[in-house]
Amino acid sequence: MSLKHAILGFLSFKPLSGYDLKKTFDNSVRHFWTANQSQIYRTLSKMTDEGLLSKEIIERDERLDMKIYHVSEKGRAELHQWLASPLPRQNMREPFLIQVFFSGLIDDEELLGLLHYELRIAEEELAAYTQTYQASMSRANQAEDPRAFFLSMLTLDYGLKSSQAMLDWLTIAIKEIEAKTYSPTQI
Amino acid sequence: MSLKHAILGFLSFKPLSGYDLKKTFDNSVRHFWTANQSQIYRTLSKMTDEGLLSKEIIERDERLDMKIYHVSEKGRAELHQWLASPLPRQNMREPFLIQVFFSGLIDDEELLGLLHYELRIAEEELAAYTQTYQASMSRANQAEDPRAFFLSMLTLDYGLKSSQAMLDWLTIAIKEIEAKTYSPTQI
DNA sequence: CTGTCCATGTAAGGCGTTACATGATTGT
DNA sequence: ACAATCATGTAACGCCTTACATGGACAG
Repeated sequence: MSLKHAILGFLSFKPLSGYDLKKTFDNSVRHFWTANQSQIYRTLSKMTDEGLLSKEIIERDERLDMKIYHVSEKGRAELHQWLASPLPRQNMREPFLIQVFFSGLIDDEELLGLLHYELRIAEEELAAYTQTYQASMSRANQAEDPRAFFLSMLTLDYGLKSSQAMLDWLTIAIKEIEAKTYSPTQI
Repeated sequence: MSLKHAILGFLSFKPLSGYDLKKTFDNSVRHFWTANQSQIYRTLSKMTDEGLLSKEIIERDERLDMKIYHVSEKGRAELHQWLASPLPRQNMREPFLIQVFFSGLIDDEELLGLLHYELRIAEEELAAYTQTYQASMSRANQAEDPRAFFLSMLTLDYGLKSSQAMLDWLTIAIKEIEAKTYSPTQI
């Protein structure tokens, strides 16, 4: 149900076509949500049927009509309600941990290969977050709504912190396995 | 595809029925993977069709047959291959961050309500991980395979570290919003 | 003239959830 | 007597992905 509400969020800033919405997702929330094109078009249709959106059709002779979606009153109410309600706990799914859990069946060399690979990914991710964060910060004074700006920075900060946690975890795991001590961290 | 491989992992330790497999999931990897019953039964059938598993049927007069699944050679090969291969990057989806991102549309009071709620969840989660971790540690000397034990502790440690990262993030977010300074952390 | 962008959609299949259905056994 | 556990499954629905399909505009 979150895609629906993310769409309501973006459209409440500004009415958009499905195509523009897809670009908006990719440009602003890719770090915590992706939506693919066919999913967006289908969801827009469904939301229009549900009365959450209204469709403005722009005819362009010789080309397909363009459809601009606007949030209805019902849509705004729905969004506000959703934004202020706690979400149900979702089951977490970490395929990578399944690999680790069953790595008793592979040898150290293979396992270290995997962990080093993940480490590189985590480092790249962290670097990307850091860069985006700093680039955004440098434009902080141009923000028209400091509170909204702060909130968008918070979502980046979450990304930073979780990449960093992953990185720390991998570093310790690799060290222990390389040392072949296999002694879990004391807490 | 990970469910399939988790099933291969468990069955390679010991042949089990669908029912026992479900309990095994719930008892050992619930913190990073859940599988529901109907999904398990469907997947077992499919895997048997694919030749990854073989089915041993135990007839029990008056009651439904019980089916014990065994990993085939093909299944073992598949599992080993999967365990040593890096997984494709998956799109992360954090519905909670959508709420934060669009919280420009709700007021501080509502937002703080949400964040405090999440904080409580994170604290509970952290406490649960800590407890499980310590309980497992106290049984460390009884582990027959120290390396496999270490790997299972690693998955718990991952949970600990990510709950802790969430908790840290929430704490800072709440503090900033309560102070109404809205100034993102400098990095 | 070739490729990329704009802009729309459909189809098929996998994965996951919830709910429904059955019936014996074991524990309180 | 009643509830929980053992043990199997089916049905229906929702979400997401991949691939397919169409066709004008515009830039190099």
